[in-house]
Amino acid sequence: MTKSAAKANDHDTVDVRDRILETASTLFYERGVRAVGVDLVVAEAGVAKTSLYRHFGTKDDLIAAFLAREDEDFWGTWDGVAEKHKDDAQAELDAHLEWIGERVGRPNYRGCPQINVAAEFPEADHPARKVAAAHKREMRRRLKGIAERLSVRRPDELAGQLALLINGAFVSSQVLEAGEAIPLLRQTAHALIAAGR
Amino acid sequence: MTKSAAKANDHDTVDVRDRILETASTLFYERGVRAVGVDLVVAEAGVAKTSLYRHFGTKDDLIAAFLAREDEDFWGTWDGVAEKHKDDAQAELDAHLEWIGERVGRPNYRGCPQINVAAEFPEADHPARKVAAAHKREMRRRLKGIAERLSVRRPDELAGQLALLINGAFVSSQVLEAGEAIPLLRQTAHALIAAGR
DNA sequence: TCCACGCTACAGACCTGTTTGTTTGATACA
DNA sequence: TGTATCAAACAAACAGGTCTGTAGCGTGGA
Repeated sequence: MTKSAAKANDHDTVDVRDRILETASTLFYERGVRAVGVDLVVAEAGVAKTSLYRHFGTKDDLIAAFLAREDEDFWGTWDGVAEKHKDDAQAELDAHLEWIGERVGRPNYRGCPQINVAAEFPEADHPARKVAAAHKREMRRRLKGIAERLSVRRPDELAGQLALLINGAFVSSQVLEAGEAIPLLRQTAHALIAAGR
Repeated sequence: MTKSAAKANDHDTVDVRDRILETASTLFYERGVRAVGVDLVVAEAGVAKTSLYRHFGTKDDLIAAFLAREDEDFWGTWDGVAEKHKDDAQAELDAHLEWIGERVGRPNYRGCPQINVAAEFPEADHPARKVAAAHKREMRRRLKGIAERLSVRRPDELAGQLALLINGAFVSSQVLEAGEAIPLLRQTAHALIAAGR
């Protein structure tokens, strides 16, 4: 019996919830949210269906939690990279484009989860859609912060351009050659920064 | 009795097939492909389910036909615009970005159908995915043709940049203000062209 | 004792795709 | 003109499966 790791947590409750969310996240990302049923999630997580519905009231809530988790991971990576380039906005942007481009170029890359879920659920008031919309707004807000430190004439415009560029890379993995994303992102960003000064 | 329009066509066959495809296209785009069942399609089209399965062997084939139709429409518009700017690649690109940006800014815009379907179906060998992949390759091919006429140093690189930009606009309607897409696309394209010379 | 958990079964809706049989309308031939 | 034929449409039930979500019951640890 894999009795959690070692340290007894508050309750095993936390373990079960995490296991469900992690399993669901992997399945949702790899196969698509609508294509994955709750029965598959509970089977793969080795968990009772009642447990899933106790921790997440509905499947929609589970989807929203999946996106929220992806959101946290994404900004966690972002913050870790930003930390290393506090004094150099250009270097920070380059570093972000590098890890994003690296992700996009991975063999099993399946696109940005936020964008994918938005494509799967047309209803703008879907709980997961709200998470996705907030994620994209946050992306633009952070890019604007970088743009402001780059002394361009119109930081908001540059932020919009960079947002298009990054979102474009997320969905263009089909047409990009292996390893093409990183240099393409960087060259484009540099050209836009130079033009914006 | 709405006995088709007036002029008796070759057969009514053509009418029925078209009606199914048109109804399915609207529903698929507005609500998502997986969310729309064939029962709804036949009900909305006022058609027997057997007719749907006679003209399209499976739902997957119907989805592929939907994307093929969108593909034709898209390049039809593209060709019509290109026709007016045969002698001026810059003007042609501007015109393309204008109608694309206008589409993206429409209130009911739901993203690029090809990208959406790719997000809904992870299997790369799905019949519809093949149509989508071909569509995106064709996009880049045409952009390269324009780039070559713009006398930039590396046309293929510019084509890649423009492809990112356009795909980014397709999925960024959530974060773009109304009417922001067209000027943003144009300014970005101009900056990239200038930088590429 | 309490409560989270796992397991099994179920309800009710929906899904894709098939089957059976009827209606309609065009064409070919007498 | 009358009639046989054929293709394609419609209608409606059905098969077999999946989906989300709920309910009952047993168990094991605090």
